[in-house]
Amino acid sequence: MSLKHAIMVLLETEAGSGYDLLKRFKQRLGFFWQASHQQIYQQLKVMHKEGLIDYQWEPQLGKPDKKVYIMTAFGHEQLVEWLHQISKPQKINDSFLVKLYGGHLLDKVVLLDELYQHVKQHKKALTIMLAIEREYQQLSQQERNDLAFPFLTLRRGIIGEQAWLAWAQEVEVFLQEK
Amino acid sequence: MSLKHAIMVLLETEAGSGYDLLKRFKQRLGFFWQASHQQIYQQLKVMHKEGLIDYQWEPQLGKPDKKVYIMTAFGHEQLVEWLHQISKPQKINDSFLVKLYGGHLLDKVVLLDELYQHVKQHKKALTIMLAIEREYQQLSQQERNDLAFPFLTLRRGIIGEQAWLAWAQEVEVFLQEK
DNA sequence: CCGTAATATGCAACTATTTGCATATCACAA
DNA sequence: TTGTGATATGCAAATAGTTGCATATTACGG
Repeated sequence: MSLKHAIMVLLETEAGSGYDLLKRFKQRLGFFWQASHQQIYQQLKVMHKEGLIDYQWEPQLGKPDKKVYIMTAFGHEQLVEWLHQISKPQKINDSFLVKLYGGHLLDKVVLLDELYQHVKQHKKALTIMLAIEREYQQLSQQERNDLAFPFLTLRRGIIGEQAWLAWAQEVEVFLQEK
Repeated sequence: MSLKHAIMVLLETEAGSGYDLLKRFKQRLGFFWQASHQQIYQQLKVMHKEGLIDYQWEPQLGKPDKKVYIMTAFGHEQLVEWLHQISKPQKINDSFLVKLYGGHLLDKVVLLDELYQHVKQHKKALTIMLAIEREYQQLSQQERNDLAFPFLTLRRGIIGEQAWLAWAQEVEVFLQEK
């Protein structure tokens, strides 16, 4: 299970509440790790029980109080241990491909329709990532250095989306010719 | 849940036992839908209870008997209905990227080591897919037509793996320069 | 004052997946 | 005859993830 470790990687850089983490997941890890707020809150509770993290209630002005979590020494140790283990290959479960596999059971217009919707979403994601990439390029040498690893994961997102869109082109041509 | 639908797409084309399906998953859907034998047997049981599929024990020569599942009319109906619904965007949970995101916590040699292992696996997968592609290209027009949809999913796998490897190159260069 | 949206946290029930165990048939080779 | 490997099916327990519900604070605009 790696939601736990994804949370620790985030908390290692900077302490934060469940809500903060939710936003970081959405903004920074969204294209390679997705987690709902329920999952995050549940996991934080479990991790606290396991002694991986600790927390403090923090009052805020103009906002509800929040529970700010920080890594414990034990948590740090466990994270580093996990980082040293080879991760299992990513599990892919893509239902659009299942659908396409059985595409002969469907009208091509229905498939094209769905394809367009997916294309739209992938283009949107790519646009956002390219904007982040441009911001990154304009940072100072020092800042770029600090963010080098997150930047590599962003590159994965960009390359992945471009590949997806190139493939979608092939599918579109096929469906239109058919 | 789409394991159910992946199974139905497979059974729609050809009846088969749990074990047959397991092999089809591994050989044909492996790069976009992964399922263990336990998952498949459990799901078949549930699907039978729901009336989506039916089965018959089939004795075999030189092999243990098997339960051959076929689609019911109801199953077909439900599958077609599912095919008409827009599928949710694929959920990605890639722990190697989590690790890379926190790469500053790790020695670059450890990361490079792991990268090489992943590269090896992705190259292997790509080689297999390219071989299947070549086989496909040599089929008759009629056969190619029958397999056009599975072929599109194969293309997704090929393009995806090529993109992954191109990205891995970037990561390698970065880690070696560092 | 009322509705809406962002911020903030959580429970309970259900569904899906993984892990570990368990068993049995048959072919083939040592 | 003993072990190995492919074929074939499954249960039970644990873990992980989803869905639906529930609540509260504060800002801001109408």
